[in-house]
This record gives sequence, structure tokens and C-alpha cells, in this order.
Amino acid sequence: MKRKDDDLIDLGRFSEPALHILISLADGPKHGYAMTEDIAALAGKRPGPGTLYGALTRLEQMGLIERLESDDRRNPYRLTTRGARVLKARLAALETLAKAGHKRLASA
Amino acid sequence: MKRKDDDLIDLGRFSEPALHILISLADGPKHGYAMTEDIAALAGKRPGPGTLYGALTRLEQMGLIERLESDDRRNPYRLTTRGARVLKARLAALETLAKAGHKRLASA
DNA sequence: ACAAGTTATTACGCTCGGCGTAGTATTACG
DNA sequence: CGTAATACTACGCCGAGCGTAATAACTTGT
Repeated sequence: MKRKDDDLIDLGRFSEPALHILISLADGPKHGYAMTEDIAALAGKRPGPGTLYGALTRLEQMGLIERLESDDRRNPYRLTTRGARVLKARLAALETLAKAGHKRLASA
Repeated sequence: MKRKDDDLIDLGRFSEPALHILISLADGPKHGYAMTEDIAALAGKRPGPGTLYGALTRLEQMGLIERLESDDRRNPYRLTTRGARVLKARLAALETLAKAGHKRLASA
């Protein structure tokens, strides 16, 4: 019904770390430390534990990711369908924005 | 010399509003209120005065934009060359990220 | 078997960007 | 002249972001 509202979800401020996390989880479940490494490779920037686990908690509360149970000390997370939908919308918006920006830079 | 370091500039947190401002100034100088309208059209979201003028001050301090003198009560700003360079790099990084995200979403 | 290094997370606390609200002043319009 | 739109300034709270430190388990070399 009001499914489309999900797309408009606001990830905190802008939440670059949150975006990185969603992208990192987009190709399969990962635990925190693995995401740190993944994001470092992806974005050239390694989030500290405070940033990472803080953002993870928030994202879980928003229902964009969910915790999986695990045998060892790790805390794996996976994207929810809602999370995937939000990520997709967010990426599309970002691409539109980037394109508009490039166009303007070129024309000036 | 160390020109390339500029590209790595960190716009505060992530600073979505700051990014919007830079894009808004990319096709010519504007004053605050005009940017508000422009950004509303561009990103579907109207930044409040606190957000906008706060970000403007920070961007000016970073040397990414500069204040132009004006006859009336308006405060026009323009992108500096440095600002343009930073914006370009930022947009490129964003596009790369968005592409990676889409790819991952598709493959999952 | 032990020290050293890596993996993985929790805990804590500060700072500043984001954002809303309110107020001020000027211009435009009917 | 009153209302609306324009264009800011001022103020202050909140919480995301981020660093640091502590903790613990597992791994590897000697």
C-alpha cells in the first residue's frame, strides 16, 4: 500500500557509513569486521568500530538489515528486502545527482 | 605540488547538504535562497536555513566556495577552482560506488 | 606452551554537522 | 497598506560519526 514510502527513508543525516554498509551487505551476509575490510576496499576508507557498530544498530532498528544467529563470536548481518529496496532507491538517486552534477560542471 | 591531496578533502561527515550546494553552484553563482530552491528541485528536499548557511560557512572556510560582493541584501557565492575539482572527484567516487552497489544488488 | 599478532566486538564519551524554530528586514503585489 | 514572498541571521538541541580503550578468542611461530 504505502510501500513506496520506504524508498524515501532517511538514513540518519546522510549517513555515508550506513550506505557503505548496505552496499557491503548487498552481495551476501557479512559480520562487522568483514564489512570493515570490504568497505575499506570499496571506499578507500576504514570505518572505526564506533562508526560501524553504531550504524549497524541503527540500520537494524530501521529494519534495513537483520542479525543472523551464529555459532562463534561473530555477528553476521544480512540485508532485508526492505533494505535492498531502500538501497536501490538511494543508489538511483545518487546516480541521478552525480549525473546532474557532471553535466553542470561541464557546461560551466 | 600536492594538488592531488585536494581531491581527498573530507566534507565534514558526509555532508549531503554540502554536496548539494556544490552541485547547485556548479552552473553559476547563486545566493543562499536561490540555492535552497535549486536544491529542492534537484534533490527533492529543501534544506532549512540552519543547514544551508551553516554549510555555506564551512565550505567557504575550506576554500571550496567564495563570497561575491553584491549591491543588495543577497549573499551570492561561487565555486572556486578548488571547489570544482573537489566536486568532480566526489561525484566520480559517488558514481563508482553507485555502480558497485547496483552490480552487487543484481548479482545477489 | 607461550608470546605476539590478528580477528571481532563492546563500551564510552566528545564533537560538530544537521536541522528546526524564531526572528528580522526588504521587496513585490494587489 | 497588508499579505506574501524573498533572503538572511541567530540560537540551540540532538545524535551520527568517530576515536580510543578494553576485552576476548583464535592463530601462528618458536
